[in-house]
Amino acid sequence: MRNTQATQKIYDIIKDSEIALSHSEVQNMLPEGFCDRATIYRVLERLAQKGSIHKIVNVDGVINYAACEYAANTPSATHVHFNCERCQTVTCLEEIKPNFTLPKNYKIHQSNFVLSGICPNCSAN
Amino acid sequence: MRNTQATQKIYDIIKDSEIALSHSEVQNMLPEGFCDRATIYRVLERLAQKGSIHKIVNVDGVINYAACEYAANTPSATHVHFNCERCQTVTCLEEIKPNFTLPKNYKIHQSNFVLSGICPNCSAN
DNA sequence: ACTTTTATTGCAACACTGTTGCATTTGCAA
DNA sequence: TTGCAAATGCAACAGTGTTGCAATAAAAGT
Repeated sequence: MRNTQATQKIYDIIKDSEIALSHSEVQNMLPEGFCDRATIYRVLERLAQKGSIHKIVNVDGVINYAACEYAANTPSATHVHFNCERCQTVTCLEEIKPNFTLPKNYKIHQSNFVLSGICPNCSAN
Repeated sequence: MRNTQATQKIYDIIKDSEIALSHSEVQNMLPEGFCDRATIYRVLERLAQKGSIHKIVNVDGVINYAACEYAANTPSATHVHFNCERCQTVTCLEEIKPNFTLPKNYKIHQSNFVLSGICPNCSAN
């Protein structure tokens, strides 16, 4: 993978973000006209493919990207994300590792575990 | 909620299906020109609201609907769905109830737990 | 330092998904 | 049977994600 302006900047934005970001959120955080919409889609796809970032699908079906320390979507490192109904942010609950028995005959490649409700920040305000 | 043709038919399709269905799958299973696209969206939303069916978001962000015996997305009855990469079907793994400690200060209203990979059917063929 | 190769990008066009306003129809209760 | 509100059809729309192709730029070779 080549080290282009777009790749660097987009990766930095996701890495430096406390919360998971959707395509459109990334777009809004980039300087106006920095790069094309299609490029952002392609870069996000490439970074996820490579494993630098990973996908989280929230309860509305919106795809978010985050750079958690542990990959969230490999069977061995499954952890949960939280999607706030009020502020819409997606946060990583790295400390919660759900236990479940793997189903027989199913081959697991990915997981996406999401809880939604109200986050501590929104509860307080 | 009124008992209309569209509501009945769409509910029957979902109830009688072994797998969870997306909006477009429901549309394809209805007779040509049976009702408008918008109506299907509205009916699905209404049935989910009422609790007759529930939403499952697969790993690609596609929203599916199913009529599981136990609601899958209330915190108390969380269970897992499986999304096959090959045949794209979404099946309900009612027997798997993951254990996890609820996070402090977060108020949970919904959950969406999805595993993906290859289903037994596709593994065999 | 210059050339070559090929991954990446921009642009434009496109398909698909989901939503909304409004006039019309229909279920259901009075 | 009548009247009201819910539900529908239609059309227009916004947003999302994809694709083909020519232009550009990163990185390796000379």
